[in-house]
Formats: sequence, structure tokens, C-alpha cells
Amino acid sequence: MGTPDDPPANPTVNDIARVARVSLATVDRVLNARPGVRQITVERVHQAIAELGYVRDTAAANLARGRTYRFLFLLPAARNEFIDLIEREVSDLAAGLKRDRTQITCQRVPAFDPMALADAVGALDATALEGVAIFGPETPSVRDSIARLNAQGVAVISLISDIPSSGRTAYVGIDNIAAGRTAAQLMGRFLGPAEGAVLVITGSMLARDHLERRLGFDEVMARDFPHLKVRASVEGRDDPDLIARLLPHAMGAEGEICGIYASAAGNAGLLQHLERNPPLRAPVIIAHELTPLSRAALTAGVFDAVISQDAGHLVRSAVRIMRADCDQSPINLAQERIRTDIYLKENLPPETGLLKGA
Amino acid sequence: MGTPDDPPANPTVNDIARVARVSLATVDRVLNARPGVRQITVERVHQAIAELGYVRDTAAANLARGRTYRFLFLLPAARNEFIDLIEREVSDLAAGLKRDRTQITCQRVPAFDPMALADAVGALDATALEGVAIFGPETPSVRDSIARLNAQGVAVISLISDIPSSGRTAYVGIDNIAAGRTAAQLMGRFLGPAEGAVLVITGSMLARDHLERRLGFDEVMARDFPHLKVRASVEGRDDPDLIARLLPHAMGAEGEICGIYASAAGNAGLLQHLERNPPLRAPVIIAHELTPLSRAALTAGVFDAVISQDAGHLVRSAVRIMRADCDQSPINLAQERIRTDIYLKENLPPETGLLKGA
DNA sequence: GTGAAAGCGCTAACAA
DNA sequence: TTGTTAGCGCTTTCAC
Repeated sequence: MGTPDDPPANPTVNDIARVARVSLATVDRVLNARPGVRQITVERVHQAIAELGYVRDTAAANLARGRTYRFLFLLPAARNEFIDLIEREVSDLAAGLKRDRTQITCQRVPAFDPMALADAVGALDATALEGVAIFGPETPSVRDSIARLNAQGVAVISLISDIPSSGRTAYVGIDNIAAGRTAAQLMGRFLGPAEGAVLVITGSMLARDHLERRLGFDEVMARDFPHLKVRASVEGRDDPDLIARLLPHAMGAEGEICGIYASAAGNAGLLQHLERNPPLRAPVIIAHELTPLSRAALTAGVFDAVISQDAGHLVRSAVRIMRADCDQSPINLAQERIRTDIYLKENLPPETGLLKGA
Repeated sequence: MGTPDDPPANPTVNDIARVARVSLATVDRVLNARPGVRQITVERVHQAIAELGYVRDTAAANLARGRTYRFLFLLPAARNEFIDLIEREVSDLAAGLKRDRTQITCQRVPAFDPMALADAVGALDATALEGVAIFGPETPSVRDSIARLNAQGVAVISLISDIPSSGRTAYVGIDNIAAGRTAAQLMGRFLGPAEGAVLVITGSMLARDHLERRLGFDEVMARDFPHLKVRASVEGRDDPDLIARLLPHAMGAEGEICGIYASAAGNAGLLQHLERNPPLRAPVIIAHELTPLSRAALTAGVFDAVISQDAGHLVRSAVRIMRADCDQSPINLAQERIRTDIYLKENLPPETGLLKGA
């Protein structure tokens, strides 16, 4: 290693043309797998490419193409801080992406309404869009509309909650089963050896992410902490009001519940309930997604841990993957893996996390 | 919002030239803040830029410049899995970065030897390098050599352990005080209300990161868990053998130590000690940096939590910042913030995290 | 089937 | 102090 030596001047299309004894245009045809080149010529060009170790300069290619990327984020229209964070990241990123000839926008679709989402996807103009990132449930209608869009050459990312059956280009989000397991491990360790009951607040049985979290949670609770009973879920549909209404009954008698796993959105409802009915002994609470509200609850000691995924990373990753799909260029899987973040009040990121630019 | 409308054809340098009634060259001079333009002309151009909402196309600019970036990572030469991970990330990234006309290399310097590091920095050829990322201690000699390099126009990043006094361009790494606090919080919660003593293994008093972790750890232990006594540190110099040698004495009588915070490198020494002297009651162990070894210990239940920072993120972030510094382009602070990751065995990333490409 | 030439948006000699 | 011009690496008409 040592101090870098002089750059060895990467080979260009001109070099290929020279070595393969063809014109630039032909090299380009081969590079882009366009028809109208004799097989023998194609091979000569490939030969030269291999020989020179050529790698295409995507930036120059896009410049010449005048290509622009148009990406759309399809998000549920719901009172939901985390979705708001994502929308905010999209618009924050949009400015910086202009210089990369990339345009990103958001569209909200009625929440918990698979048909509305399917319709919205169906209504998309595949000729005016190179990629779409979708956060929605995995129902047949959604799945089919995505498959159709995909067949029209639009890259489709399932965001936060996977829709594997749709044949989407990629999934961008955490491993929700692992997230559930993590929540269980923390819950068990924080609660210690005393017996008790744990309440799970979930969102919707339609939502794959919620289902998976519950799955992972139950698995680890049953295996590692059998002295803790996990109650049947409160299905809160990410709705704070609904959650606040359901909780009084779900919490049962005073002291019955020693832990709460808020595995879906709607933390406001939980916090409201706790404020109105302060328990004698504070339960261990583990919630999802770092938002202004959950951050405050964590700081105040009401929440004990928050499991989260980075909204900025989510958006950037989706954009990178959609772009790579358009360019047919490779992606760095490790970079695109969304981590299951654990936040305690000690490792909260600075509140100014929203300040951008240098 | 809604489906994106037709791209409005971004303004180019030609448009600016036309509107400002100057030549392309003048526009370029203004854009790049080069001298030799009358103030009045500068203003006319700025006027036009503002009017048109121009944003420069970085890709085109770099293409024209034919600019290449040469970055160097200066890492300690020590038997240290985490440093190896970083070196590996550098070489993995190097391949993909070639298409971005960016060259990154590594150089190892004797560990815990400030003079050697200062000499290495001093020996760098500032004309053959646009940026350097350095992981090393904050001593006067190091600080001065960095300041000198910086003055020669080389971007300098302090990596993992900050060197603020050097005037480095930026620091890339976690907030080590927060990391120490986080470790303490986990330690306290995992140990529960019983009294006991906690051992801290640190690296070197020269290393700012180690110092900061210790600081944060002590703070939270004293404040939130006064029933747990924190022992004076074992100074292991990141050396497994040394640590294994020091531990028998440091652990004291059987059962005296109920928790261990391995705040620096050299986990192999700790694990070796535990294997040779299996304690009756397994202590709660919190270690740093996710490596093959610590991952295995976590999976096996020997470690209870690992606090880490993503080596890939570290390297990519350093490169992005060095490049932004060269281009004088803005950076996204939120994206560059390195998170203090908490790993339990439940949220470990897939082992194949090293597999790259698509 | 193949090639010559113009041009994407920007920069950098070299003139004037 | 300012302008002309020739590229950077790649794509894309439009001829041959």
C-alpha cells in the first residue's frame, strides 16, 4: 500500500473502439446490448472490454443520455409521526437530488385501504416514472397492481413492510421478525425474574410488518422468558384515539400488566392513557420508531427503549436502489441493509438531526 | 404533489451566460470563485444564477475536470479485528469507487506510538493526496502534524477517536461519551437491584475514545445505579495477551465482579480468561465493536450486548466528507452521523454482511 | 451492419 | 478583465 501512486488512467470507450477495431457507435451498441451488430463483432468488442478491464462511467453515460430519474413515494395518509418523518426526508433529499437529475415526490393514499392503494398504483403512468417506493399491506389487489407496474418496467420498492409476493424489485426496511425478537429480549431482561403479564399493542392483521414483529416477540418471550405471559394483542390500527379507548380494558386490574410492547404506531394513544390512568408501578415499555413523541417519552423515562429504523436511510436507500435498477448497476447490499436500531435515552441522536446541509 | 409532472429542464451554464450577457468562461470563473472578474460582473452572474434557480451538475463538472480524488486511510497496525474490518471496507469500497474517479488506500502505522503516527503524517505528500482519514491518539505531535497537512490543503478526517485540537476537517465516528453512557444504562438494567462491582477494561489513557467512554460510563453508573461499584480500569492497550494476563488479578475473588464493560479492543483476551477461569455466576458483559469474535460471544450468550459503529458507514462517510470538502459541496449531516449501535443477539445483522454486489 | 460527427453540462487552455 | 474553443466519456442521430 503506502502513498497512492499515479492513477492508471481508466480505459474508455475510445480505447475499446481502438482495440476492437470498430467505431464508437458499435462499442456503444454492444455496451447497451442494442441489436444490429454481427455476432462476431460483438465478440470482438467484448474481448476488448475484458482485456482492458473497462468499467463504464455512469455519470458520463447519464450526462450524454440526458436521463432524468423520476421516483415516487406512495405513503399511507394517516396521522403518523413516522410517516411524516419519511415524507420530510423525501422533500429534504429532493433538493439535493436535483443536481443528480433525480426527482422524487410523495403521494399519500388512504391508510388501511388496500383497494385504494391498488387503485393508486394502477393509476400510475409507467411512462412518467422510473421507480416507485410503496408502504402498504400485502393483499392480493396490491400485489397484483405492483406486479403489473413492474411488468411495465417501473422499479418497485416495498418500504418498511415487505410485499414479497408482488415480485417487487427490492424490500427496504428492517427485518421485522428480528425487531420483535429484540423487543422481547429487552423486555425480558429489563423485567427480571418476577412473574407478570405483557401486553402487545399491534396495528393491523393486514400489515405484514406488525405480524412479523408479533411473531418474533412471541418466539423469544416463550423461549427465554416463560415466566412472563404475553397477552393477545390490542389491535390499534395505528390510531391513537382507538388505542386510548381500548387500553383501559386491555390493561385489566391494577398491576396486572408489567410490560407493554407497542409494536405499531399510535404511541400518542398509549401515552394519553398512561397520563390519565397513572399506574402505581410503571410498566416496562418498549415502543417502535423514534419520533418526537417517542423521543420525549424515552427522555422522560416513560418508555424504556425504542426500536427504530432510520427514516433518512430508508429514503436514501430506496432511491439508490431504484437508481441502480434503472442504470442496471450493482448495489452495495451491506450499505442498503436497514439496521434495527435500539435507542435508550443514552444513545439518542442529537435533536438537531433534522438540520441539514453544511 | 401527485404524479410528477414533466421535468422543467434545469438551467445550465449556457442559460446563465445568456441571461448575464457574459461568456461561458466568466460564468465558470464566478461559479468556482476564481479571481479575475470585475465585481460588477460577478454580481450580474450571481443575479442570473439566482433568477434561474441554477444548480450545478456535479457529474458533468467532475467529468470535465477529469478530477480524481486520492484518499488515504491511516490506521494503527495492531492485531485488532475492528481495524481489520475497516481496512476490508476500504478495499471493498475501492473497487466501486473507481467508477467515481476516486482512489482510496490504507496505510498502517505502529499502534500506540504517537511519534510514529506524527512522522507518517508528516511524510505524506500533500500534492499526491486530496484527503486523509486518521485513527490515532490526540497528542501534541499528532495534532501539529495534522494541522500542517491541513494547511497544505489536504482534507483530514479524524476517525473513530476525535482530534478536535488539530483543526481536522471533520470527525467521523460515534459520540463516545454517549456510548459509555449507553453501556452503563444497559449494565445497570441487566444487573438489576442487587449490589456488586463492575470492572472496566479500557485501552490506553492516550486514546480519547477510551477516555470518553469511561467518562460516560461512570457518569451514568454513579447517577442511576449507585448500588454498583465501578472498579478502576484495567488498561489493556487493546492487547489480548496483556488483558488475559491482567484479568486474574483484576477480577479479584470469585463472585466479586458481577459486570464487565470491555470498552476497548482486545476482546480475545477477555474471552480467553473466561474460558480458563469459568466464573460460577456469569457476569453481565458489555463489549465494543461488532466483529466475528464479539458476534460469536454474543450468540453464545457470553456477551450480553455489544455497542458498535458500522465500519462500512465509517468508511463511506469519511470518503463522502473528504470528497465534499474537495468539491466545496454541502454534506448531509444527518447521513454522516455515525450511530451508536446496540446489538443483542436478536438484532445481529446477517453474517453475510460482507457479501457485496448484487 | 457500421461509422462519422454532434452534443450532454461543465472546465480549462489559450487568446484577445 | 473577458471570450473562444476544445475537450471529459458516453450516447445518438443520420449517413453509408
